Amino acid sequence: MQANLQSLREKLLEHGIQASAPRLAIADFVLNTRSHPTAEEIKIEVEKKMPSVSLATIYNSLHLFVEKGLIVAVKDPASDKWRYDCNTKPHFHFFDEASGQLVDLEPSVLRIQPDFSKLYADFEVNSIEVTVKGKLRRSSTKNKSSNERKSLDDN
Amino acid sequence: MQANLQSLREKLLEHGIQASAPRLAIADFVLNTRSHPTAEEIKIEVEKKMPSVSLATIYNSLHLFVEKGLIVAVKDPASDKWRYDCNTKPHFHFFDEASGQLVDLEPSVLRIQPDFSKLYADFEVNSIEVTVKGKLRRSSTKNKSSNERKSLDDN
DNA sequence: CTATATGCAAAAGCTTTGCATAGCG
DNA sequence: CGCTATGCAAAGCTTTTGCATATAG
Repeated sequence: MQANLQSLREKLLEHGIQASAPRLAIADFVLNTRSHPTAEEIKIEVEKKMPSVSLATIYNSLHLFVEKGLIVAVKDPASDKWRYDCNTKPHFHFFDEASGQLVDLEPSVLRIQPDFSKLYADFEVNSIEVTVKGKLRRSSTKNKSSNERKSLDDN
Repeated sequence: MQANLQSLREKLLEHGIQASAPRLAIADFVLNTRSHPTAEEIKIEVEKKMPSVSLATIYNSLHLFVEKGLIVAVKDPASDKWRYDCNTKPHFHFFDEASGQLVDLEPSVLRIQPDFSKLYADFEVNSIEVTVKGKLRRSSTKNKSSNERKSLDDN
């Protein structure tokens, strides 16, 4: 990703995040995977190019990224660890009970129709989080690629 | 709840749970509140009548109750602690971002319509978890009582 | 009497914090 | 030069585990 270092730096700046070597390395990985990595997984990846990186810095950076809206934090229902999702558009999650894998679902797979009179009378709604649990069908083509590196023009 | 100790014992037995003093005390509290207590909160309550109870026993019992389908475990989105819900019927949750309170939502407040061709092609769905986040409206009558003791005939 | 549950204390695992140092603007 | 980020190690917190003792059927 050497070639896009500059655009990555710009992306951080656009989000009000001061660039630095660890942050660039972390962002480069997190923004380009759909695998919803944990902090530990991110550290392992970042260490390959920056062996001195510390977990504290990973967490620091991730918290900052989340706060600035660059990524989203998701709790893994199985391991109870936080996972980080570069998909900041509204979407749902599918949790595969067999593999523990977390997969993004496009909003179009579910239509949610609030009964406004019931829900909005009592609540001011900011967001609706949906996690579908079950098993991935092995035949699925969509999921075979779910862990591969995202191409940049996906954004 | 002294008067209903016997029915509580029966309820445990019906679920294949051997009764004991700590388990009865824990069940008596958890099954009769809508407050989604944490293990620690349950301990505090149970200690009032059984000062010797240990956290390990609380967790043991709660795990057993969940396994036997007597209650349901829910992750608190804010504190990251497990909370225990005596409502085993399908329902959603509302998370109040102001107070951190978790409230049950009747299934009727939201209609979920899966796009079967999209969702079921790739996934075998076992459950759909929904958490609505936002703020409780102070005017709500429904929620004023959400923490009060459940009357037994609610079941 | 035998199996199961309890309590205590220690361990585990993820995440956070404090602080001195390094690095960026 | 001054401010912010980093790295290290230690601390924090919830939950789990091991084991000896107590309790239930």
